[in-house]
Amino acid sequence: MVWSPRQIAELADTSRRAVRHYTDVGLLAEPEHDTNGYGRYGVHHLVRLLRIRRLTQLGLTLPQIAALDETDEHPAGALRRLDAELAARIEELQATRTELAVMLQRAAPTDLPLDIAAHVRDLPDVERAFVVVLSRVLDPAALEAYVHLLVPYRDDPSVIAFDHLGDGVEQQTRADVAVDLAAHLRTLSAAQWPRFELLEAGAKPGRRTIDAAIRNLYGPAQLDVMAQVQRLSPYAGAARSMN
Amino acid sequence: MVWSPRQIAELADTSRRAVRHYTDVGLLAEPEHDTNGYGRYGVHHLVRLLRIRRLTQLGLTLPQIAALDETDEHPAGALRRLDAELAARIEELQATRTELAVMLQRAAPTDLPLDIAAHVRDLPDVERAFVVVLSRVLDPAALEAYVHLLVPYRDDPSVIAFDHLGDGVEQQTRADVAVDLAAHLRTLSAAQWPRFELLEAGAKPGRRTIDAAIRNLYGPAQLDVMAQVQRLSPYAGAARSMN
DNA sequence: TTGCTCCTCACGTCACGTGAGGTGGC
DNA sequence: TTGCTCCTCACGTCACGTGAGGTGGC
Repeated sequence: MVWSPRQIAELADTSRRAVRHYTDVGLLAEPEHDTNGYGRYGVHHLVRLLRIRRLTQLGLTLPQIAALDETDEHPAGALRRLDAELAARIEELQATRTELAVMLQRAAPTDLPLDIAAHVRDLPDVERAFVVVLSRVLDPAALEAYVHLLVPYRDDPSVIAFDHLGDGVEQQTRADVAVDLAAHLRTLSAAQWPRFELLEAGAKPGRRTIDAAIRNLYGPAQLDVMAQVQRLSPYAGAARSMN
Repeated sequence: MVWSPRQIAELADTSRRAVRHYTDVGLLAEPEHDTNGYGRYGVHHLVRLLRIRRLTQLGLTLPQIAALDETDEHPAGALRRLDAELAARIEELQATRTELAVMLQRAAPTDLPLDIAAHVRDLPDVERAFVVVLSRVLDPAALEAYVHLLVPYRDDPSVIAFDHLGDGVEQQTRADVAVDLAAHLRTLSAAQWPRFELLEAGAKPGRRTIDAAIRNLYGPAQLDVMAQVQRLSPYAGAARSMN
């Protein structure tokens, strides 16, 4: 008598499998069985099933629902905790939406924090990758200093020359590029000293990571030139972060 | 050279297992391997890993991220769809919170829609269960009519007598209760005729479900009395929904 | 006989978590 | 030798979805 599996599932707006699952895990009592083995559910099953559905839709897990039954009473504490979780979750989603909106608006890349993304739109791939690494090891202040130095830094022929250094390039060419680059860095660091200091300080904890990235990103000739720049320039550390 | 599994995982604020998983499903390139078989990750792995993490945190599934890579370009369309989903999700959560707030305030039961819950606080278990069933088969208007009829209906000694009918009770007693109940229903239906009609109409589609619930909830003596009431009363249908 | 509903396994999903058992370099 | 990190299976999680193969009543 009363309801078949399909019927009770439909009455509760759910699936037969879900009903089965609830009985499997012990949340819902086994139905009575007809002689043919068919399950037959009564009103108390439906009431119980609706309660389970209601609580799962509120976001409780099945074990949580089971726990509620044992402490029984009105589950005010659990609901309050749930509400706090929901509030936090909503905050997260809101933040995500804000981020999405900015990304859509600026057509920003998806591998960098938003505030930096705008500054690196036109960098070569290698440099962009380097900024990505820096974004993981620099503190926000140092990172900001870096991205602000980036534009004036790259606005010099020596940097373009450096970018295009192939490994077959001659010693003399390398030395020339190193000299030019060192001079450029000297000028830049004089003009922007506070930022260089910020960057220098911020790069310290991630030194090893930064150096590893540099060795991975640049070719032998470029690494050679960077070493020469270090010998030429009093701003060696900053220069190593710069490239 | 460059980074071990642990190091790259930490640089991306994630776990070694997650990194492994991404390579397993083909999202992240296999790392190079040292002679000892240890994986070694480079900057391009890190850049890729950070992109994956960013997109998963935005709520994309891994297959979705893989699909993005194939169409490549800036994933504006996907992000817009994502935003719409997030908006919908936030709405749901907000609605849930509102519901939670009301539940907490009223200490409402968790197996009934909110607007009905208040009306059935003091019902006996059997009657409450019956209301739960009705809440699944009546349209909102009929359900409201029902809950409004409930208070005046239950405000009569004949109903209390009906509630306590045991199966051993004598024929004469049954007949007496039936007569009283029928009289009560006549009075009530005269006073509240529009609501009776609404209820009658709304109960039609769920008739079989309602009858099944009644057969399941009430004892033989009670069912017997209900049958007698039906014969006595011109409002038989309404009476069947009433109990 | 065909169609429909029911049954009970049991594997699949999703994004990893979590040991289990073993290896390599200090 | 002890400790630490790494490796590769491979099962576990969560709430069911989805066939697979078979049965019972019209």
